[in-house]
Amino acid sequence: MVKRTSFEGDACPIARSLEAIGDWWSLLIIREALFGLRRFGEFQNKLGMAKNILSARLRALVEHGILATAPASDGSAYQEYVLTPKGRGIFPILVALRQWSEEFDDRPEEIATILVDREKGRPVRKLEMRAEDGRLLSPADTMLKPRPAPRRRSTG
Amino acid sequence: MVKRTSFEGDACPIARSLEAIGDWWSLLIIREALFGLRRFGEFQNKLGMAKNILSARLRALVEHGILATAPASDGSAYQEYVLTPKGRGIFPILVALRQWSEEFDDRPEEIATILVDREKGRPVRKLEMRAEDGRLLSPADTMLKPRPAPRRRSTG
DNA sequence: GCATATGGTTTTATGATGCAACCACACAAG
DNA sequence: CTTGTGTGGTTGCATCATAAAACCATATGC
Repeated sequence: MVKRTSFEGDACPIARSLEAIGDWWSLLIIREALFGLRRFGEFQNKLGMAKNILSARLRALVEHGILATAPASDGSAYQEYVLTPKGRGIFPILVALRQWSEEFDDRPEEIATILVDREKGRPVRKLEMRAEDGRLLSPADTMLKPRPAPRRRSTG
Repeated sequence: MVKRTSFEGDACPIARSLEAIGDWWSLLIIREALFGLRRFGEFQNKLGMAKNILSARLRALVEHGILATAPASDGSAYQEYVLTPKGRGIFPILVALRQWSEEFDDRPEEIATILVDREKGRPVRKLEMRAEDGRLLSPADTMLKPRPAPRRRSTG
């Protein structure tokens, strides 16, 4: 976490996302936010983390456009932290992390909750990766390609 | 990263996975490993990280069962670090991170690569979450349920 | 005005990080 | 068998983020 090495300018999208949410608390804050938590105290209470760290994380998440501060909601003059669309877009990452734990954790019996389809109450499937035409893809069916040049002629 | 707060015993699977791969370098190491890197020097070279940190991360990943040390491969008496099935299971997490960057990054033009279907060379679809019966699920279509008690009678 | 709850910031100790230097071993040459 | 080089690390040490607790500010109730 010494942030000496910033991945801000890195060309790898994974590094770039880690730059924003690659620390321990951020994802947990987002998890709680997805569950509806909004207030500083709610986060602090639920996560049991130091308030200064929470404060710093919230600020960073706001700077990264993952959370936004809303002026109020219940009348009190305090702030609220609500997820932006970018923040809600983190949901699949959390699902992937969850499923990885569920599948590979050494003590799966300690995991308290399962993610289920609300309608049927049955566990959701593993995340699936599909091609444009719908074929199911395994990691080996994929590869990385250089990104096509951004469509502006003035560059070269 | 100060690991004061360990999530080792936490009941949340997200926290549990962060415990194993929730630091900056681990996921990047795994990314490279998925690309075929195996040797200490290869990782060090590619990622440009301090060797002691790399050493510590590799050791931690081995302890977590994500990497395994293989005695040799090209004849030299040195070690190699290869992904276990648990390690390869991290692929969807990386894909989720990548897609999040691709969709929401403020400067997407800086992202150098895209993940494509090897057969057609076309970008893969966004990861999909589906119910057991195949229905496509949005976050709102899901919920958390307490895990059913582990099937052993002797407990209570 | 005084107490209390909420929402933070400041202070301070700790310890992980990152860099560089050092060490150990393998392998090759002389 | 000694020297040299490359690989694969470990060992200091300075620095900076973290975490815990104390402190501060504003709002609300009495």
